[in-house]
Amino acid sequence: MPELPEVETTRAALAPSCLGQTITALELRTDALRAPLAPDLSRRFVGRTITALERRGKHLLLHSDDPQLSLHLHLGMSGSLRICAPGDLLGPYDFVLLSLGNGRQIRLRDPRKFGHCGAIDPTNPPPALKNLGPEPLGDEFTGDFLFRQTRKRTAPIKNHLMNQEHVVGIGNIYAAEALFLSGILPTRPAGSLDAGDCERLVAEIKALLKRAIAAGGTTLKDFHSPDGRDGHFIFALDVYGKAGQPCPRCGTRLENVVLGGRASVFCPRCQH
DNA sequence: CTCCGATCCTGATGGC
DNA sequence: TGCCATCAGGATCGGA
Repeated sequence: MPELPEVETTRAALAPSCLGQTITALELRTDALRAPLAPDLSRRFVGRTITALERRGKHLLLHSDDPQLSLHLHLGMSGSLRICAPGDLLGPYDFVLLSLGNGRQIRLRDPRKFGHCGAIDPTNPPPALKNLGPEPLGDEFTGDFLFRQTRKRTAPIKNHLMNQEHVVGIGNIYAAEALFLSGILPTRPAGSLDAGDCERLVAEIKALLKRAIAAGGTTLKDFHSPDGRDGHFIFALDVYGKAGQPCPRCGTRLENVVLGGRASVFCPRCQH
């Protein structure tokens, strides 16, 4: 799925069409994504105005003029949001249609149905939002923070980084890339990183995510920017999806290891 | 508490 | 060409 840079790209592309707009219709074209969709979503949102578009980790929140009512979206593995017109041809996986007063229609497409769409009270957030770790680009996420957080942790550092309760927004692509850039093996027990490792890793994560956002995210199979301009960060990836190919730094054949059921590509010579 | 594997779903890809 | 197995950006749940 969309990781932090892709969700941030989505948020930024959606904002000009959404902010200040009244919701004129909200149509659900399936009973459930990962969880059942509440049938009263339309009744609750139609007539409301969108006052803010917030990204929290990989979550998107469309806040309304009712301070206790926001639309909570998550793109899962295969979800994307696009700006359409109501008459545009509907695809079989266009499951949520949000029509706005300016004539635009925001569509959530999600072939694998791993995404989420629901109403929340932002003053009383559900566990999936309340238990999130800090933003990786925020001031709270420092080398010292990661060092203290990982003491006595035995899980691989890659799994640690992808746990949204530890730090938000990092998924399989950017975890693999950041560890490569930091020279740290994805299999290392998180607690085995020293203070210098953590400092380096946090610096690389921040720089990597900023570059990816600037590039409009990584467009693979399913992710597209809402305005149709696909991200081009795929051209900047060093190791993700490149097992068997030469390391861009030293030429050694990149290897793959499965961690938490996910492919994890690394350079056996550059990463320790 | 922490960690790991299984699971939800459909599409793309590669081997035979 | 057709068929089948495998894998895919994520999060959650149950069990060890």
